[in-house]
Amino acid sequence: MPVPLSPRKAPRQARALVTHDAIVEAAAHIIAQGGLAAFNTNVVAGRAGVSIGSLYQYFPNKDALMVALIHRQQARQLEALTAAVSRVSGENLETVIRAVVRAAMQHHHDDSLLASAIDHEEARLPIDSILNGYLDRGGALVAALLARFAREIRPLDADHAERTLPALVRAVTDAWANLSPPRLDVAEDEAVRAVLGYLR
Amino acid sequence: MPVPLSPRKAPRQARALVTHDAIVEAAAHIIAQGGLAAFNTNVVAGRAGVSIGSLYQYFPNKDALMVALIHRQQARQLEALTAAVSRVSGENLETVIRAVVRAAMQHHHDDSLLASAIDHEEARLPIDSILNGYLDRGGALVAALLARFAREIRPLDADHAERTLPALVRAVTDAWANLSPPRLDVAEDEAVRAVLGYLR
Amino acid sequence: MPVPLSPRKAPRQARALVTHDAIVEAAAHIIAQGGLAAFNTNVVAGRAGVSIGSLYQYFPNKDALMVALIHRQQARQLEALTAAVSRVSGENLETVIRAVVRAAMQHHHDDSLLASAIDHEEARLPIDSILNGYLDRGGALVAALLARFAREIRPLDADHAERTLPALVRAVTDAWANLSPPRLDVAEDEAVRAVLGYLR
Amino acid sequence: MPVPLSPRKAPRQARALVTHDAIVEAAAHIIAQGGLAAFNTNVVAGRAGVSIGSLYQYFPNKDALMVALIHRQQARQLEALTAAVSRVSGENLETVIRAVVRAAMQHHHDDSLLASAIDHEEARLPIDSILNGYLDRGGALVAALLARFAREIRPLDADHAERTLPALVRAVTDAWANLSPPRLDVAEDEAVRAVLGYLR
DNA sequence: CATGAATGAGTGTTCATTCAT
DNA sequence: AATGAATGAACACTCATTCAT
Repeated sequence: MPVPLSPRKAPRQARALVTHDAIVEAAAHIIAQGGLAAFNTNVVAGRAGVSIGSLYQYFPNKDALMVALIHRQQARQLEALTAAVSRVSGENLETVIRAVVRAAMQHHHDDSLLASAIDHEEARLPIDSILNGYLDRGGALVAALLARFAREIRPLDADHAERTLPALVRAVTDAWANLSPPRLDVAEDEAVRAVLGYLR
Repeated sequence: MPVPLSPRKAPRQARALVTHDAIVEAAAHIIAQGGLAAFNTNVVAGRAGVSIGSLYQYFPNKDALMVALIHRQQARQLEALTAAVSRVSGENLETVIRAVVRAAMQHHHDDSLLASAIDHEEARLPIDSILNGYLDRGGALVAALLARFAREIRPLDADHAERTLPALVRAVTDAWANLSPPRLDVAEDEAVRAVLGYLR
Repeated sequence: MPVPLSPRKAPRQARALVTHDAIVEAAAHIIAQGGLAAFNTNVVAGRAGVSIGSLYQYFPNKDALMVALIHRQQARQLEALTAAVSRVSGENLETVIRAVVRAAMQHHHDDSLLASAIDHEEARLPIDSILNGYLDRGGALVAALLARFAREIRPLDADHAERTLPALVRAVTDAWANLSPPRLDVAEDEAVRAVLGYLR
Repeated sequence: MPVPLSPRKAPRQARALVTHDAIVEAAAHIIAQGGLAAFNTNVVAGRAGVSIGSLYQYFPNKDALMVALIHRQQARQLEALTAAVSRVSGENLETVIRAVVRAAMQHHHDDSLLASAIDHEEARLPIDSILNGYLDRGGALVAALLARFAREIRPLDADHAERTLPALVRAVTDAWANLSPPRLDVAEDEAVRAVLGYLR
């Protein structure tokens, strides 16, 4: 019998939703501070201000909480991307790319431990369908952009670009944001250069 | 007193070196199969064919074993890169890039769990100086290539390129190798395109 | 960061207090039977009838349990001494001394292993302030007695007597109670003789 | 089958004797520093400058090493006592007592951890006959002294005094030597007072 | 529903002891 | 004899999960 990974209850009431989010938020904070090694349901419950029993009312097990956290991070990323794209709807290619890069960078701010933890758990957990959902929606955004600037870029396979481009942005961001001190300015410039280079 | 992360004994005799490597190899295998969640010193010792006591003769604690594994992966990567570069010394830019990309991809073969685990542990453990050592050596290789093809590429900051380029390759590889089935052919093409785009 | 030695939770509920005491009692029993070599948290938990997890809810580590045991023994000793003194408030010097000696002996009954174990752990653990607290309270009792019989004893430094007298009683008790069979009758006579000799 | 506690070989050759003593000496040092909790055969061998294998050539097990250490301490104490007594052969009672007290104190210098450890192990190990041997020899010394000063002391049971007096000295010494800083001067005065009080 | 005490399988680590060299 | 690498039973301690209140 496979271990259930979906939330135990669809949080319908407002209070339940608040508690649910508080727990996921606490998990994110704990992992951002100490990595997967510090990810402990009792500690998460404590930081969320709920009892360990309540945590298990919302999540049937630890992996399910991890999945909820993955959902949150993916949704946030997608949301930020969407917002960034709509914000620069009339601008030229480079401005748009820069806006998108900036949005993607926001969530890597000082959470490199959280980001790499989620990477690893995404690979470990059987959640391909979930991830593909987010990937498709992100891909659609990218495809729309590619179509819009079709004249300025060289011909390319949209399916490929949809997967390659976000990876590009993410990698460059990681490489430059994890220094001490982080070089977010360089990260942005380098990511923009990489994306434009790939496209043109 | 910080927890010691360096190996307990410099393995001098041949047998000791073999044992040391067998343990690190076993750790790599365990993590590649089950992720960090399956990384367990007793299991590693078992798979390495040594007693748990022997494992602790070579590594003062679990983190030290992880550090040794990080060393191994970094060294292998660097070695593969160096070999690839020297193998294509007379070729043109694209051929060289393709060779380098192929070398970098080799170690992501079917070890995406291992790769992401190491990413995460590199961020968690206090081993900046170790990582910078490998980064510098990889950077030197890149810098040499950049100098060789200076005429074909646009002017760029070598310090930036040294850090951005390996990240590019890695990210694109990750994105395409972690599918099921992996699309290593696409990964190679996309990575080459990204690198050439960045450079030209 | 020094290892914490204080109890993990102040036991508030009645049940918690019972559990706490059961664990300490079990520790005392285990050590009395087999000495420090037999003092093992898993065995203590088993004898206390609680799980090992519960033991660690009450005590952050093994040393903290030892400290609680030291507290218990010191408190018992002090309590017995106080009771003995108040019980013979109107009697003459020798009667009082004999009562005090008898009280002090009670806890060496057949626990010589426990007594010597606690001696050793008191010397090993950084708990001077705790021990001084009990010493001071015991000293106050002795000082009151000395004052009461000031006319019958030779002039002496009360500070010295407070520390020397309990040691005297304890040593003589040890010497005679650890025989097989124990000679508690001789122990009492000898201790009384030593104390009276010291005082007069 | 009871575990053997006697030395594996009677060390006949000079070199073997040196090694034997070095091991016992190392054990004493380790325990004096860290108590029984730090008493570890591998560490002892290291400090003694021999291999762990050699240690087990001289002692069949850890308890046997402990017994050898007990022998050493008892022998030293007896030796010191004998020397002290013969050194003051013509003096008066108080001078003799003071010399004996001083001799007894010497070995408690800053070894309270070692002393209490040995106490505890003497109670745990089945070595009554060994201990009685030392007790008898010490008792004989005391008996001789008592006989010599028979006129100055009140009538007492020599068997009792033989056991009580050393305990007295030891306890008072412990009580005053384990302070920080140790009050060896007070210890001496108090011990002399206690002994003279007991005798007169 | 919420709580948090309790559980106990599991895991990291130690250390007495052995034995091939 | 001497060595020290190797062993593995034993132990301190953790933490996901349950359930009586």
